[in-house]
Amino acid sequence: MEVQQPIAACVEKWDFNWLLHRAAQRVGSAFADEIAKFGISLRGQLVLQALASDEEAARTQLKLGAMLGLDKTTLMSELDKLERAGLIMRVPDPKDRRVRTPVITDKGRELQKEAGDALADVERSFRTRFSHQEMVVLRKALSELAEGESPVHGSCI
Amino acid sequence: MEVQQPIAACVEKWDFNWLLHRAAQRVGSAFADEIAKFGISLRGQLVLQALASDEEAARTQLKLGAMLGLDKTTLMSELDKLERAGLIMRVPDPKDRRVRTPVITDKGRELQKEAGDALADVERSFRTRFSHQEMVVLRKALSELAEGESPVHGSCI
DNA sequence: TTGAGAACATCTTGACTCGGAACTTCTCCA
DNA sequence: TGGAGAAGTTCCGAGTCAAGATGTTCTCAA
Repeated sequence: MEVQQPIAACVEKWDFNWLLHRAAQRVGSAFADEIAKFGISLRGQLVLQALASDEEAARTQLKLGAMLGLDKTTLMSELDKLERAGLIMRVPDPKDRRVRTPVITDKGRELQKEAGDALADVERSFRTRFSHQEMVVLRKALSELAEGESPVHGSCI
Repeated sequence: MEVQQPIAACVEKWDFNWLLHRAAQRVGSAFADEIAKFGISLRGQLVLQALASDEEAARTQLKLGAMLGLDKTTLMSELDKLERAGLIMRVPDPKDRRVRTPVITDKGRELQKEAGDALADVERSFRTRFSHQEMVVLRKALSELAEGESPVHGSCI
């Protein structure tokens, strides 16, 4: 698989979109390998992280999906898995009986914390390739690109 | 769908991987909308672009897939579509009868050029959000992340 | 109060994905 | 020469995805 050599050579003529996707694929692959050790998927970790950190913003499954960039049906099947694993619960909202709020359990919170630490290590290993200044620019640029109110198809992870 | 507001606020605590994927999703969505006007997919355009620009590197389907970050079977179905549309041909290699080299047709080259110009406009519209200096850092960082010889699962687009 | 329409979660369904197996052809060494 | 293993392409099947439909509940205005 040493076919990747030409990339650097002709990177200028390849479109920005591909570059972004390819980088995401590569980084995602490293993260996925790490998170697999904890028995959950990257997407599961993402959901747990959102539920652990920011419970107010995720009052409904629909809002949670929009926030994370996940399709509603994809999110549902992920919540099914997490619920089956005892990492989250869906609690009925007493105020609105349509809503079943996803809530992280203690077990889920614990797993999320461990997995999060492991992922932070992976992230750090990527960081070492860049200067602090470069990381600042990169992060700012990515978050700017990630924002936007236009609806998007599919799931981001 | 104005749920995206919180992103900027709590972006610091979200992991780099998600940010990258979300940015790719957003940018990809804009590119996909544009390319759809030409009746092909983003992935189709990617393949055409590779075949148009760098035919030497793409002598076999396997190499082409590895170069672009596409799964071999995914690439095959994409090549089927492009071939059906008359945009590429698979020509048997006289030297190696296992190989059927994908080659872009004149029609394909023409479409690729038009679509490429349209996508360049989209890319330019993204560029305006950043300074030249920022773009340089961003592009360099992304191409560094995109490189690597470790095998990766799935398809990048 | 009641009816229309929106919001939410879930289900259905058809399409797509992709790892692995199968098949053909090539290479290289004994 | 011939046989083992690698390379290239295609096929297969289990799994995944997501658009739209469904059914329930809520909101708001008449």
